[in-house]
Amino acid sequence: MSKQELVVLGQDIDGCCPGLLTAPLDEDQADGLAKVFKALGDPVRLRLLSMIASRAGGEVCVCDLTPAFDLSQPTISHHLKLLKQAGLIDSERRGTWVYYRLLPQMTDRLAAILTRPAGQPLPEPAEPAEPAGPAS
Amino acid sequence: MSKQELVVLGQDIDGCCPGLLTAPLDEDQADGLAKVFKALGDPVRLRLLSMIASRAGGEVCVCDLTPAFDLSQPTISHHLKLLKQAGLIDSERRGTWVYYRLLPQMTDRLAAILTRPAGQPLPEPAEPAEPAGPAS
DNA sequence: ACCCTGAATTGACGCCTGTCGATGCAGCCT
DNA sequence: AGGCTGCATCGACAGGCGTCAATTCAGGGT
Repeated sequence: MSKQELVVLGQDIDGCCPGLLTAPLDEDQADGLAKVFKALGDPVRLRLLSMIASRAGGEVCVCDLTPAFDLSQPTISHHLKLLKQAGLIDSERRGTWVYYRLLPQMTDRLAAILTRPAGQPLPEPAEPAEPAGPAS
Repeated sequence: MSKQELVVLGQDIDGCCPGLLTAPLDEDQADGLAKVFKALGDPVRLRLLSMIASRAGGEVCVCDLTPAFDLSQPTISHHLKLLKQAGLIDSERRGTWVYYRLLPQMTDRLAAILTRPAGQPLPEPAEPAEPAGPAS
């Protein structure tokens, strides 16, 4: 596990944080979360992640990923590195080949963070009476 | 509503896509999704979103958001614009003030996309017998 | 030993993006 | 009308990021 990817969660994402939608994040939480979302904020990395995650057997050889893109091998390697640093995937070398697999803890956590707790009623104040000024 | 933010979903995120983790994304799906995740890939925007989402009443005046950061008012406005273009929030002007509120459809969708379907068993092939070569 | 293949690292380049000050626009007030 | 406040837009700048070719590293063959 190398703890390389833990750097990214390290702070608080791990220990706490029942949701982005229930309470304002403090700066540290936002920082850690932003790194993970940033890793997901690229179409190539999303496709890589989905290819890895959806693979039966749970593992994909880099040599199977690279030819699926119109990009150089170093570029793919770079994207995989970012996904790994974000804690989304892990890698293992077996002989000549390197295999990547999903770390579902991270996607699970993200899904939980984005899920609003049961009855967030989506209030709809209709017309809040008065533009007497914004909330205090 | 302007359809400005719909541009970002427009393609497929809307109509389909049971999950990033079950099947490889095609380029268009990855493109649309990446835009949303990219919007979440900044600590300031994450904090803005969480402040908006967690606000009782569902709405926050920009004038309440700006002083919470050590950033200029145009910068906050810019971040709010990006969140809006990503379809994560919407805005409404009432008198002098502009109020932002969460669009829960988008966060719901993201949460669903990141949720792996029930029994993704996390296979663990132990030792796949042979480095006879990667998957075909 | 040598070479060959697969993958990661390095260095360089151009674009995208976060930030700011200055300006513009919309809607209250006298 | 005029001025004032809240927010958005514009232009500019620095730093970050995606990409590549070239190189290096790791392992397995002859």
